[in-house]
Amino acid sequence: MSPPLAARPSTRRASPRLTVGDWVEAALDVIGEEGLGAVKIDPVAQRLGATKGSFYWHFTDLASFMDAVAAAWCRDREEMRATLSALDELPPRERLARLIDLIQDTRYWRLERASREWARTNLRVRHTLGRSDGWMREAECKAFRDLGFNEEEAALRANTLFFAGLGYIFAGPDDGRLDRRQVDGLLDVLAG
Amino acid sequence: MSPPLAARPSTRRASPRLTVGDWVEAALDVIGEEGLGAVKIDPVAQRLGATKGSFYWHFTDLASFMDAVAAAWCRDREEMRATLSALDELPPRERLARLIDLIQDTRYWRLERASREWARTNLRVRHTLGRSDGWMREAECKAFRDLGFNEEEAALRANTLFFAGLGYIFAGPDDGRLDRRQVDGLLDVLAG
DNA sequence: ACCTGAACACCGTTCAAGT
DNA sequence: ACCTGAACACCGTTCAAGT
Repeated sequence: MSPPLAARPSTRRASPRLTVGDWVEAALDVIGEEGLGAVKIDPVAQRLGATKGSFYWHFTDLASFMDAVAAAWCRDREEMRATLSALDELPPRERLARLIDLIQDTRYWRLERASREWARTNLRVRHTLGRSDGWMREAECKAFRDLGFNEEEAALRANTLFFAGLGYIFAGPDDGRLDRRQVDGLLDVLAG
Repeated sequence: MSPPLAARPSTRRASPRLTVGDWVEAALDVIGEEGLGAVKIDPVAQRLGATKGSFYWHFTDLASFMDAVAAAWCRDREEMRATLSALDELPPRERLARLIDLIQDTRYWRLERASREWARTNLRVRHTLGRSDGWMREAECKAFRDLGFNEEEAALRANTLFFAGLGYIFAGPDDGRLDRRQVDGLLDVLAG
């Protein structure tokens, strides 16, 4: 419609040259807003004010692009480890409540669900998710040990809590944060 | 390649005329084998030895086809209610173990995961899944009440068990059936 | 080096034409 | 009534041509 002279509307940057990072960031935005299935080349290109040709300069194909997006997601995810160890000094019961709150953050639900779906086809995502799940379970397990349970009892309780959290993300109510009372109730069951 | 005279290879029926049910059944097979994303018109048509034109005689479009498939899935799912009430006479602890076994059936994992994903875009699936989840949670809750817990305590334990089961389906090991000892351990945590 | 724009294959959809 | 086969739009991919 408009002549190529006219400045294209760009959501993210004034600079005419795009970087790999720009494309990756845009894809993560799309995943968070519309889900994994909404990552298509042309729409993402339009978000950045570019064409498909530009995409294929930076990336071999959709799959390798998604690999790069996965790698970026993995880097973000690895930061969770620091968040977990930051809780290490808290008393165990309080620590568990905080771990539950971490999982509960609604902003991450969609990305969390997307990553589980993604892990089934992407080795890198599967691997990072496995590691990150491991830290979370170990943190939960340690909290139960600190509460006085032996290794086996603590592991059983940690696994139950861990999977309950995931189940809640996948099948719980969309607006469903557990309030303080419900979290306490849950912990009474598992730690009582 | 081959002349139209030659009999087309049909996986499911010799009869030349297809019914709505044939298409729906084929779609459910595909979902179970390759996931929700693999349901495409041409591949399903080839499974049935037909062309896309035949599809569009029976169905308005992919969406309404998927609605019909969803309806069929819902009918199957409703049968779970009978299965649940069949367990009603068992002692509560044994009943809980059986409920866990129900969820654990590996054959249903993929369809179960697909249905959760599906529920986010299909009202009918969401509704049936909600009802079916309700029966499962009520059955679990009743078992805990029969074990002597009051209403609130039973609900808390049932929810924990329910979501843990779902979390296990979505994020647990692919070959991961819990053995008798692990199920007992889980029930010790929740019912002990 | 980075990007455009035209071309092609694949899949959902339509439809005129066949039995 | 039920189906085929050709046509078209959409999206992933390629590539020659531009700056």
